[in-house]
Amino acid sequence: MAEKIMIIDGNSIVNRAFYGVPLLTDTQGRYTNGVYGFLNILFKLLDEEQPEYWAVAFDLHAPTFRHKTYAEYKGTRKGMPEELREQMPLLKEVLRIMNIPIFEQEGYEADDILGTLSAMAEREGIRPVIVSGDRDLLQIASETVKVRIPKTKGGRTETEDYYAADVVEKYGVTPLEFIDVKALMGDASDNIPGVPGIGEKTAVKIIQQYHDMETAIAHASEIKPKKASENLTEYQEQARLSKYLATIIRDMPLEWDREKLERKDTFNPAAYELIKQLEFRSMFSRFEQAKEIRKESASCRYISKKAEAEAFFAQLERMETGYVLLYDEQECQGLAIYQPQIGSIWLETSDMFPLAELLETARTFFADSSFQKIGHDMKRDMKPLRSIGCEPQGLVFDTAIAAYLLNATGNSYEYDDISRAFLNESNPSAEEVMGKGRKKRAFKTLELQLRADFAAKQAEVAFRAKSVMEEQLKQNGQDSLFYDMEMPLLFVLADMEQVGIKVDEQALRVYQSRLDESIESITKEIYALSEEPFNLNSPKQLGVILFEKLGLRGGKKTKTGYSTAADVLEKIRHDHPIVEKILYYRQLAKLKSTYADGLLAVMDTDTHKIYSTFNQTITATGRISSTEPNLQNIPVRLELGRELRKVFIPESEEYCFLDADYSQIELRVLAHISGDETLINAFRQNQDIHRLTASQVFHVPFDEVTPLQRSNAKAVNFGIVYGIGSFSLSQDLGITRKEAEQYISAYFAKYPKIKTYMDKTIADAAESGYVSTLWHRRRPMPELQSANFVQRSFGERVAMNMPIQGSAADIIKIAMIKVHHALQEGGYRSRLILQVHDELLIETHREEKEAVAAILKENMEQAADLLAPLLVDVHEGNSWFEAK
DNA sequence: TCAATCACG
DNA sequence: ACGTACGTGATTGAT
Repeated sequence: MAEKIMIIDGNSIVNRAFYGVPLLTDTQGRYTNGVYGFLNILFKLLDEEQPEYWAVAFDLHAPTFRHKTYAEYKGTRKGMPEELREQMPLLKEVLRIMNIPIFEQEGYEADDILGTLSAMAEREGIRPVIVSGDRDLLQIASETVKVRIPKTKGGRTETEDYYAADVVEKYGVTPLEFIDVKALMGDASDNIPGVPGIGEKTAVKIIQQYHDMETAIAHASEIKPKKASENLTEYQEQARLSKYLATIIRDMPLEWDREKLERKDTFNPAAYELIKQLEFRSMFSRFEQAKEIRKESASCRYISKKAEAEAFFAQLERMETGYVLLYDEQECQGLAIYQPQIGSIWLETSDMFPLAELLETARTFFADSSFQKIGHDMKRDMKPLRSIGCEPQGLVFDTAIAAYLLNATGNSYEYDDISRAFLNESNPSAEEVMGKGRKKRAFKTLELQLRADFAAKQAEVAFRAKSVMEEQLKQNGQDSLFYDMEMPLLFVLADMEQVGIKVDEQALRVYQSRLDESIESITKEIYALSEEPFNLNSPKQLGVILFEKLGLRGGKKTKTGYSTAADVLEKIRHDHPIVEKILYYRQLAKLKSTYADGLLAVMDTDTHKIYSTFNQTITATGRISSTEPNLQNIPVRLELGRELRKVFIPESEEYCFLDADYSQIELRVLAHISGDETLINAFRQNQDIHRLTASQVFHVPFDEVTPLQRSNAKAVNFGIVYGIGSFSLSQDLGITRKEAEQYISAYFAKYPKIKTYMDKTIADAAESGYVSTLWHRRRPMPELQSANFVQRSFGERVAMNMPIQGSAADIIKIAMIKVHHALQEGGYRSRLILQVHDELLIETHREEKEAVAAILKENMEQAADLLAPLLVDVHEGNSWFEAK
């Protein structure tokens, strides 16, 4: 196989890199630039071609003025955009440091360098591969010269590849004829005049017939379109000049230096440093695979035999230890351990040493609390450990949770985020090491040393970040929040996840088929009214039917067209019978897809249970969230949906459910934080709070409040908690904005301390940059500094709401820990199985249900000592439906 | 991958 | 005058 040289048209590729992927962002959300895009294309083609030699050619500041002065040239053609020009020195520095030869020569274009170098290479018996964004290069394609033109399609780089035959196939002329075509048709952007009246179609036709321009001129009289015929004769000199301009020079003065062109020492330590500085994180792994760099960073021992692993754990010191357990990726399983004196160790599984044995070997390490373990998302690790009957002890510090408390608004808290935020280091994420998406390279295919280094690095990051985070938690006054609330909660959530909740499969399937039938019949009814079938699930298609075909009123509301959201349809409910049916269809479709089908899909077929994941590091306010499936949004408001709760049942007949929910917890928290006496006293006397608000706001005696007034007051109370605006309240209640404003000012007049609290909270937040809960949970508030009215207003509402929602979240977390603890200490056959923000669901043995109900109520109500006392309602039932 | 929709507190 | 309530997650269609 012949050797290869890859020659890159620097100017056109940097252009393409810049414009082709303008929205590519790095992990910090910054726009990437031309250099990043350029290297991406370069490396992709490097992987594909594996050339022995390479070169990058640039125009030297004054291209294509063989026939004009530079000033004239500049006036006729848009130069490289300024922002791109600024990138060029950096790009050249990167290329130089990676030992990629750069060619640029006064008075010649990059094209000419490509042409000359490729001609020279062919004489040397080296196959050229040309990379350019410019189709002009097609003229040098041949049987041996390949021209590759990168294209960006939806953020992805693909290339079109041309040998001579491909040019003929696509354009109908040979590469050399391509020059003549261009000479005739001209090219405005390249300043090539061409022949007036001859465009692409005519030019191709002419050259296909006569094969070159001179022959065509000689036979000009025979040429078909009269205009073309005349102009070809009249402008023949201009045509000749055009051909001269369009022809890429293949013999410019250039020295062939084979050694200089050799590809060598590309991924060197100096280049790695630069790439790290630029934070081109997706490229790190290329460098780390290079031998010189690997030697430098290879700090890690690896163990893949059972005997060695046993020996290792036998002498491991009992002290603070960072660890990472990889168990659920099929590609690679193992355990990384870090202690400062011994550095990092990577223990990897193999056919001879499977995961179960590795965990068995590490049993003491995990079960003995004198190994104080620092890990990352340790709740995940408890599953495999418990599967071998090992109850982990001494899990003292979870870096994901700590990172979340220190900044609750982060996008993610992975290893790379933590090393950047707390160690000021740049480590590649798992995705960057392994590659992502469909082309994911198996972790296993990386060299063992690389895998070991990567896993071990994570353990080291966890260990070293801990002391930094601990200090910051202390400074924030969050150590108790971390050690006494979030860390203990981790184990409560782990237990809840492990227990799961049982589903009555038969009942769920009956429910599902009931929905199926209803959907089928309502669909027919809708089609009868619309007089044509359409996709009912497509808001776009529905919008066309409702607002164009049926001519219902309804303005454009969304970016993409008509809004068909429920509140819009509600307003035109009585204008056409189809509207009501669509609302009903939506209800059914939601229940079927998300709940009936969705829950069946995640139900464990052996245990008939559903195991949700409770996430502790997602929300900005401190609530927990539930995924796969989300059990915190099971329907309850509408009767048909509420029925679904009948399928959630206790594990066996001996058990029943206890459901406990806080009454008005957010308003009680608001009463406490604001210190408003009216509100506090109302809660102390256990008054109907919405009725009270109604009597205050509407100036009517407490006993004469109408149901409508009460319901409106309820909306006002909600609004207060969310950071109210008169517009939204008026929308919600269907009243005028003026009336809404009156409600709000009446509210604040009656509860003056709430107004004071709201104002003070915003002012404090603007000054300190964050808001916090009663238990010192924080949310950063950069929005308050925004010059943008919308963003700032949003920030103000968030600042008012977060301490309320967040303190309520803190309270139920405390309660969960207390309840969990009380149930364990008392040896009860009862366990917490769900939390829905202000509600706890417990599965309890019937024999102890009274005792457990008392424990639940007591611990929840005593979780916090508020000026407005907490009140909990407990219900019992044989399904979640009954227990509500 | 985004936008629209809708389920919950 | 701005544009319009806080916090979540799953499904679907369209790009």
